[in-house]
Amino acid sequence: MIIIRVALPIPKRQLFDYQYEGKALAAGIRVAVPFGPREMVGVVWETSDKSEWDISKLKSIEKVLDDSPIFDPVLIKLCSWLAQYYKHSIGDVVQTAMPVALRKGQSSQVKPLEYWTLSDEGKHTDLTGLARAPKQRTALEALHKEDLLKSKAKSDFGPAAIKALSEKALIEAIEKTPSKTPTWQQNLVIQDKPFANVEQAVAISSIEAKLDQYGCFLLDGITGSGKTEVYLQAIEQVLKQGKQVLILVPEIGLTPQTVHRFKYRFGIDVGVLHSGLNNTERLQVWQQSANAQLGIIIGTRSAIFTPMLKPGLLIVDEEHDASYKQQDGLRYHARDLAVMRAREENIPLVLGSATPALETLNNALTGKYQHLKLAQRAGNASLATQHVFDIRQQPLKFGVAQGMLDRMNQHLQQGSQVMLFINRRGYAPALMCHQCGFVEHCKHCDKPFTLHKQLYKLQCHHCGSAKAIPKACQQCHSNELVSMGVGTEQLEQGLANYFPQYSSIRIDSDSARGKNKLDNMLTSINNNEHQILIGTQILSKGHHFPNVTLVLILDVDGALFSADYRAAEHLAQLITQLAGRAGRAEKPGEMWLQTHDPGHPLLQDLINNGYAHFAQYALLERQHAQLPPFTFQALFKAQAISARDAFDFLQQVAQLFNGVDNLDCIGPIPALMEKRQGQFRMQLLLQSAHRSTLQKAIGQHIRQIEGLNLANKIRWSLDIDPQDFS
DNA sequence: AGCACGCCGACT
DNA sequence: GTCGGCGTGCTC
Repeated sequence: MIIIRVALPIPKRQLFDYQYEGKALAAGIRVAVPFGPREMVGVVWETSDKSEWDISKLKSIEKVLDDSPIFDPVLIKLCSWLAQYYKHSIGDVVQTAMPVALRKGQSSQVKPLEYWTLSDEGKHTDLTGLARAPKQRTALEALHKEDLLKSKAKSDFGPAAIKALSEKALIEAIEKTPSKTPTWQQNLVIQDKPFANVEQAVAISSIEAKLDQYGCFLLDGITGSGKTEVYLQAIEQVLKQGKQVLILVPEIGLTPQTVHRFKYRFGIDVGVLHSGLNNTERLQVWQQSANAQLGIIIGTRSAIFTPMLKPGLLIVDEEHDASYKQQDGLRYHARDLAVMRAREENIPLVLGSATPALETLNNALTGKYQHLKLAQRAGNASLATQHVFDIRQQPLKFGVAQGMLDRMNQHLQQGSQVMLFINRRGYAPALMCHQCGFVEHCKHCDKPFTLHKQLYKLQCHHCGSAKAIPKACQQCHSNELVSMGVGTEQLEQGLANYFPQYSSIRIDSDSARGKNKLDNMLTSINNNEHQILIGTQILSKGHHFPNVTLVLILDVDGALFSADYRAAEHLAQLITQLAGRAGRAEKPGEMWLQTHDPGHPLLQDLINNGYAHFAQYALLERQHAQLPPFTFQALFKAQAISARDAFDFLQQVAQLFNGVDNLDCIGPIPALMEKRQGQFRMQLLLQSAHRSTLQKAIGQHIRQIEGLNLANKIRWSLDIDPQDFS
């Protein structure tokens, strides 16, 4: 009899011991076990001959679900690292790393795939008979060439056409067991490969020179410089060696066009992991990748857990994108995990961006990553010119200055489109004088105070001090103190009244939710069906707007004076991404930033010298202010109906860390958004110049924190390397 | 996380 | 007299 330690999907940082009569089970094998009154699917993590528990009272493993581990050794190691680093329950980590179908105990045996094939009748049918059913006709034509996966046929030709063909008995369903030997390598053809320019060629050969070992590359290429071509040519070499490539893209960037580009170049199937897949489809891609039946796998954040039999290359596109950090549960950063994975697999990793995150840039500047730069724009690309617009003492209509409305009018009259931007990211309003632009700063740390209207105070999120909201400006004694921020609805309504002759459309994560909704909106925009575009973050990602010649960012100050020190970085990324996406060579765009502080050094640096220069300056500022990436942070958050409970919990947590050498403890203080869904939210920030100090301190106390009485009463979380303080 | 146990208000 | 509200506590 042996003891099996099982990782179970519950938020407790421990393994659970079970008896097992039989040969030892390898880590990574799923088992069904009794757990309290119910049965659960867990994963064998350790085997032992003893237990801290009374062995006779241990329950037995109910059923062994796999013949062999569902995780390879690298993934097991990654899960252990994740649990350790993010101080999270190993069971939850393992759960996150598994496709849903396997979490539920479904068999991990590869199922035969369902295909459509032509029936005898279908083989001899005259295609002209389907002249009035073009979709059915093209589907039938495709099936003449080869049998099609049911899921693929459905997505390519629509469910209606397939159903009709099936009812006419022109096609029939068959099952095929996928062959064990991958076939994609034989099908590999290289289509329309352009010549790389000098910079691209240098980047490609740098990556190719190190294909057999770990190495991290920052592919730092301005918009339109051809990063994708570098990926494609590096991928080509990897595929030719019979190895696989895993590509991560931001949530919003996973469009059919992106996938098509990879498919087309190499003529092979691409495994796509997107949110629209059902559990079975997801499992299939997972298995095909694990068996090396797919050469290319492309997916969003969680795709980093896709197993590969023959890993060759990892790519994280738009590595600065915030969607790589999970914002609930296991708050992992897929980019950081990609670094760990590449190291463990001993393969190269390419991080690509036009606006690298400051962390990444710092790693490149210190030589930890190899810095590959693409500074030349290809062909038709253009960059919008950037300007600031001083709104001090200016009357604002629904958040827009009159001067800007006039400019909008000019562009609209010329038949161009105009884009207005509300930057809500990292929103933490400061109190600002509309007359002179003065913002009150904390005396201890020279950081702008954040306005907390509900609590009726100004709060410093840097040191935690607070004071009452002043009635008048300290500098010019005006009593016109405003908090930044415009409502989207207010703006939309105002514009509709002001420009009744033009159609406006709002694009945000709400209005773009749903299948193809964003795509349809973008198509209608590029067809000129709307002239005024009102958007948030979502517009800056991957899409090009050739008819937009004026971009207006309304709420720049919200980011410049935010308590979220990353807000300025995000704003700069947004501005730079947008500047590369509006207008075209013959009709270049212009971009205006409304601000109360036109001379702000970060803003001026960005506009005059570009993102790369800005980023170096911003890094310097971070260094002086002792902020990441030069220090390391962990954020405890607590929320409860009772503010007292949330505060007391964090207070108890803080006491555990008080007096730890080289560790700063800021809080508990109200969260940037102190109230949400009727719950009070507090936070406690830990910071240290050494990652190990922070890791060690939290590691020592986390079980104790988990065991605090209040821990079960309130909702709390721990965010290692927090990205978002809202 | 679930799920049971447990101790107090409005119903056949 | 019960049904069920969700606070508390435990699961190898």
